[in-house]
Formats: sequence, structure tokens, C-alpha cells
Amino acid sequence: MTDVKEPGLRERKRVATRLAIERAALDLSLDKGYENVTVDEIADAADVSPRTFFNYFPSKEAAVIGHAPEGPDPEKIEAFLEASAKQPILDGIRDLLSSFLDAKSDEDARATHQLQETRMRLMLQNPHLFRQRMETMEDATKKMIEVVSKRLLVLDPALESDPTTLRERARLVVFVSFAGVRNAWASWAERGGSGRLTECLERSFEQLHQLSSQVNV
Amino acid sequence: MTDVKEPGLRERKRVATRLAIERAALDLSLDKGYENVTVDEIADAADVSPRTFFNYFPSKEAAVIGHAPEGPDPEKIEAFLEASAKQPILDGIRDLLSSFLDAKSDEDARATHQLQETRMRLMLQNPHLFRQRMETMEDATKKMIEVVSKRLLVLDPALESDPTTLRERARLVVFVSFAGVRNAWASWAERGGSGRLTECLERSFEQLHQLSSQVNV
DNA sequence: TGCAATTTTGCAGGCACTGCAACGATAATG
DNA sequence: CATTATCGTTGCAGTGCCTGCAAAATTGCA
Repeated sequence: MTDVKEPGLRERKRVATRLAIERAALDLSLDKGYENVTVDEIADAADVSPRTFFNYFPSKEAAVIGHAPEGPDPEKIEAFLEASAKQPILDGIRDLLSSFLDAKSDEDARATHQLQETRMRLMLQNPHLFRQRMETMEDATKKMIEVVSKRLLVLDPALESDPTTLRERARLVVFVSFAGVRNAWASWAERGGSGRLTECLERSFEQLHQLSSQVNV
Repeated sequence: MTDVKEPGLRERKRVATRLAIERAALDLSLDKGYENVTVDEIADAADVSPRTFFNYFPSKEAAVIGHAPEGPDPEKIEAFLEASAKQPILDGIRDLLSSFLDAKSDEDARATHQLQETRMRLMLQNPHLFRQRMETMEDATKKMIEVVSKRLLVLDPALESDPTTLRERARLVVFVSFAGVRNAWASWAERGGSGRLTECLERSFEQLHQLSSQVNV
């Protein structure tokens, strides 16, 4: 009855290859510097042909950036909407973001976790890559806007009649939250990536609140 | 006594070429779609060799994106710091940003203005390019953070003793402002680029203020 | 085992971009 | 004006990213 069927050899090989490529890309980049690594090298290290590399990833960047998450977990979204009235909305969003910022769950073992850590160290050295990652989160952004819209609607049902304003407001809230994320990352990067990123996120969102009170001066 | 010396033939040719390339790049991209235009075509249209194209711009993107402004005008910065106590800081930043968002001055004629308009229309069709432009404003970001730091210091001299917090706070304010810009652009883009972009910017920053009051629920 | 579906690979080629060295035009000097 | 120095332009050769296509290898299934 589980829809989690034992994956065949094909599928297993597929994920293995994908992982091998990602690992190769990250390790090499961390070692020699992202710019100095060629796709051919990565393919070699991953034991596939260069052509196969591009069957798995559309670009060299994509391999090191990793899947841009398409959105937060549905359960988290539930919780977010639940808490509509009891919690500052920014706090809700912070929780939503932190859950898919610092990667993940036990579903795909600790191999993935290790990858993520390498990825973060690499982004620390190449701010360019972090920004690029932020930019490629278009899907996530859309979903966030939708979800935030719903919650804003709960807070102020009157907005139902003005979907345009609703949408704009939701978008702004999401963008501001992303500003919080960027700031958190910058803080974290400034101290060389020591400490927990989520801590920086919390501080960042706290300052966001404080900003609200000061800003109207 | 003016330090604006008549530029020689060399210099004049140089700016002409640069302009020709930019125009060619923008017009062709708007016409055939950015992805479908090659550097060779642009060079042809601008009557230079492909190699020369890269003497003027480091990449195809750079040609259509244009110079990322390095920062607001010094005078504007003056005014911004002047107004420290009399004006909400976000309003100050909004003025600072709008001045270099919707391009410019009379210094380099209306040719530049025309270019800028084409550029905006192009970015409307390729959101990717707008985001890229935002990302490449690293210099401007740094300067903004500096300036905002100064102003925050005026507001709360106690921060002098804690440069780290000061810096972080300033950075957050700048990032939030950029969120406002992104949102303004999105609004403007959603209505197909009709109306004035600066209007969207104003509405965006107004909502930013309103957000402040609502957010703490 | 034999057939169908899918994945891997090699190959040819396009496009972005770079360093280098020759060439050409402008500027500076006598 | 002639000479020389300076600086921009160009062609060329080459690297690297990326794609489409078709053959070969692998896996799934009867």
C-alpha cells in the first residue's frame, strides 16, 4: 500500500550518479576554486562522460548550487497558516525559511547533509554562488507569495475584495523576508561561517522587528 | 579653470563606439530576443570586430545591462545625511535610490535616456536581466551601507561603541530597501511597464511603512 | 533468451570569451 | 612636417560551456 516502491536498479544508479557528480563538483571546486574547475574534470572524477554530466545538470553552476528547493514542506505550511493570529507573520516566515535553508531531514541520509555543508563552505568562498542561488529560487518565491497571501487574508478578510493589493503586499513581505535571509547569510559569512546559520537568521529577523519600530522616525 | 577639457578625437570615438555597441545590443535583443542574439551580430551591427566588443564589455550581458551605478550622487548623499532627524530613514533611501534608478541627468544628453528606456523594456521581457542587474550592484550596495551607517550613527550615537551591530543594522536596512526596489519593479512589470517606475517605488516604500505597523501582530 | 525502454557516450558544432601579436590611427615632440 | 610614442582595433588560435543527434550499452520485462 505504500507508494514508496523499492526503486529498481536503474533508479538507484541514477541517484548514485547524480550524487557522484555533485560530490565531485563540490569537492573539486572547494579544492581548486570554482573558476578553475572544468566540467570535464568533474565528469572524470565522477566517472561519467562529459556529455552525461549535462544529462544530469543543465550547467556547471547547477551542479554546485544544487536543487533550488521548490518550496517549504506542506506540513510546515500547515503550521504556518494555523498560527495566523497567534504569531508575528515574520516569525512564521522565518520558521518556514529556516526549515529549507539548513537542509534537511533524514529522508536522504546524511550523505546529502554532508553535501550541503560542503556547498555552504563553497558559497562562503564564492558569494557569487550564493546570490545566484537566491536568484534561482523563483519557484519557491511564488509559493511563498501564495502562502503569505493566504495568511494575510486570514488576518484581514477585507483584502479578499482587493486581490491586487493583497498580492503586492504578500510579495513585499516575502521580499523583505528574503532581505532577512540575505542579511543572515552576510552576517554568517562575515564571521567566516562559524556558528549556526539559523542563529544568524533569528537575529536577522529580530532586527527586522526592531527596525519596524524605529523606522517611522 | 574648468577641469572639463575638450576631449580629443580618441576619446570622442571611444564613447561613440561604446554607445553604438550598447544600442546595437539593446535593439537587436529587443527585436529578436536576448537569447537569440550573438555577440557577432551585435559587433556587426555596431561596425566593430567581435574582438573589439570584448574590449568594451566583459560579457554580452554587460552590454545590455549597462554600467551598474557605483552609487548615488554625492549631493544626494549630502541631502540624505542632512535630513537625518527630520525624515523617516526609508524615505531618505527611497529618494537616494530613485535618483539612480530612473536614470539620469542631462549630463550625457538624451541618447543615454533613450538607451535606458530600451533597456527597461528589455528587462521587462527578461526578468532574468533585472535580477542580474540587482546582483551586480555590489559597489552601490557597499556605498549605501556606508552612508546608512553614518545616518544611523547620527540617530543613535551610542552605536559608535558597537560597530558590528551598527554595520549589521545598516546592511539590513539597505537589503530591506532593495526588497522595496524589487517589489516596485515587480509591480511595474506586472502592469506591463506602463506608468512611472518611481511611482511604484513610492507605493512600495509606503507599504513598507505600513508593514511596520502590522507586522508585529 | 529476446525485445522494448532508457541511459550513456562520442562526435560535430555553436557560442562566449581570452591572450597575443600585428596593424592602424591618434597624439606628442622636435 | 616628419618622427616617434601611445593607444585602439583587428585577426587568429585556442579554451570552455553547452546542445542535438545517433550509435552503443544497459536495464526492465515477457
